[in-house]
Amino acid sequence: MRSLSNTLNTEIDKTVQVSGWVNSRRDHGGLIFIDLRDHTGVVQLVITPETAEAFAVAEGLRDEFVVSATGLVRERAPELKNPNIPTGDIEIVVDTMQLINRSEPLPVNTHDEGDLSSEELRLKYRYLDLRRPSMQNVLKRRAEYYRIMRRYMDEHDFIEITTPILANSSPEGARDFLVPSRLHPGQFYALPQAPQQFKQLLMVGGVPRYYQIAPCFRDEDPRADRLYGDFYQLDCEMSFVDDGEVVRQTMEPLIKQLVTEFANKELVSEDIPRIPYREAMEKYGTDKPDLRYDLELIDLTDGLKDCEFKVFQTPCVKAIRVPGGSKFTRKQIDEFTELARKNGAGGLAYILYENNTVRSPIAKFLQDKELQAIQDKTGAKDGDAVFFGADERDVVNKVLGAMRIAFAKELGLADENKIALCWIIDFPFYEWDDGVNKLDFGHNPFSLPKGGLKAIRETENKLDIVADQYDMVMNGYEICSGAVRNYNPEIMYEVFAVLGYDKEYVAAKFGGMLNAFKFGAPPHAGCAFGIDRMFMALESLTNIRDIVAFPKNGSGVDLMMNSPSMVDEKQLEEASLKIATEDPDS
RNA sequence: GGAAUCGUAGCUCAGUUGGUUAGAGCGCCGCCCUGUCACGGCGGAGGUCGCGGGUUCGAGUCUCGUCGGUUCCGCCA
Repeated sequence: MRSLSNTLNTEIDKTVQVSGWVNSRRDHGGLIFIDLRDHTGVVQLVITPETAEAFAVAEGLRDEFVVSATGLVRERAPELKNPNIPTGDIEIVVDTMQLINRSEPLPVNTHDEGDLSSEELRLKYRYLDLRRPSMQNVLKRRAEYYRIMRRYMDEHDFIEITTPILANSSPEGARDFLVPSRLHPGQFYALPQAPQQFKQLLMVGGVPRYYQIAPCFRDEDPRADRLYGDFYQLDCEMSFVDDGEVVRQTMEPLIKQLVTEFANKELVSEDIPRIPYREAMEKYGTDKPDLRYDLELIDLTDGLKDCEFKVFQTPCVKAIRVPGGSKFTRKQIDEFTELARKNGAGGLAYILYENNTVRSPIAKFLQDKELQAIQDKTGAKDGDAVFFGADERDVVNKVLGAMRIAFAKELGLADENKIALCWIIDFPFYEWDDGVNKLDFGHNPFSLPKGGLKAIRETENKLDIVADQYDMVMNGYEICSGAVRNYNPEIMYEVFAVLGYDKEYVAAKFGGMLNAFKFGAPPHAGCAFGIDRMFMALESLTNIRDIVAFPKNGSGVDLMMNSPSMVDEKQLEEASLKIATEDPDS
């Protein structure tokens, strides 16, 4: 079937057949206009009473009816041209028209114009929501995005290999989706959270470079930038690589190409900075900084160490200078304060520099030399504002990290047409888990600690051990995570031993992989890009469900298909499962 | 699991300090209209104000609970 795109403009005075959906109907009594829509666009059909049969059909049409029509493509008179649509110079004078299918009145808005229906309804009737031109565009753009990635990976000698969907439960990380085994009652497969172990085994299997647009499954609560259930990664791995820099430099050109050519956006910096994790936390309060703007965290701890103001008598005092911030209203500052509290601060001290005076609820508690130190260190000028965080160091970083984003949003500093990339490197191998009050893996147990066995054994404070592990950040979104992998069983046992796990535990959990490492495993490194999230960032969207054809909602429910759902007793029996009946007393 | 916020017509929303018969735009139904393009005009139908309890002479409005949506925290190797 021919499309309704502007190629029709070249077929003036020809008879064409077109099909599509009724986008709108304008009935003038003796003359009817139909805007016919397909995936490529809209064209105006004109129906007059002279073609009586077609006219009768057109009179009965309503929004979203499916019709087919034949007619002459006619150039519109100059005053009748519509410059707002690509086919606005022409129209089709209908000769015959068939109603192919009717539509009930719609439960959702299928037009980009006007207010969108609630997301709940959009997801329940996703097949209608997908008819919107912007959603059609997303689907097409995504296919193009995939093509660019595949072409790049192919050209760089990566081999596309699919790995199993029915895999094994992994003890670390996110919650698994379990699949009962019929042939092995009481046993379960798990859907892979990532093809991590498989791709490492491919390296042992002699594959030099692997990639896959890999489905990943995690049973964790979703967010605006995190899908529930399944999502996709551009997953890759390279053998005989023992330096993360090689992986980073291999993948960077692809991401730059996606930014400049695919998304048609400006890179803030051609050189992609490498920022050690510690530095990122100190300067930006987060390991995924949005570098489209500065607003760095400035450490004032030393300058205020003798300060008698009680609020500043904390292990750490830092500040953010907000250029032009003195014009913040009382209400805005109250909202910032509320946000600071939500992130764990007691309050939000500030100084406004206005007309060469200092306006601040805390100025009276500070000595002149302290005010001077603040101004010197922050570089605050007239018209600026300085906001403070004072607490334990990690609390200050977290609070001011959140404030930094809020200030940028308020001032419109995050330019939609720009993309800022960076690599965060040198993640701590271990971190302290406050929840259970013990040491745990910072990211994952598969990366190689820098310094190897010696570092693991001899570093006094295990928190000082770093891994050759790296994340790529795009406009404040973590879009990639990778590492140089541990391919040495001895080191693997040792990194678990630090956490108190014995060899038997490690062997039971990672037996398949550890076994493989005994047989000449090459060094290898790789990474995985969260391509849903990256696509969202490239397209300047903020809801990740908007870029997926059939996403689940915030409760993990597919409103359209009604999953999850109950299954037959027979299916449960075959899977050797029993549903626990609720205790009526509880 | 926690917090914030929302839930009124098919859709998007308004609804004042609690007060007569709960409104608008779009959509739907009927009539009129030969140059509109989100056509226009006239008329009409359509509501258990998410659900349940409470306060009150009186609740869409206040209150408690509950269910559902969204966002954030926890969580996401």
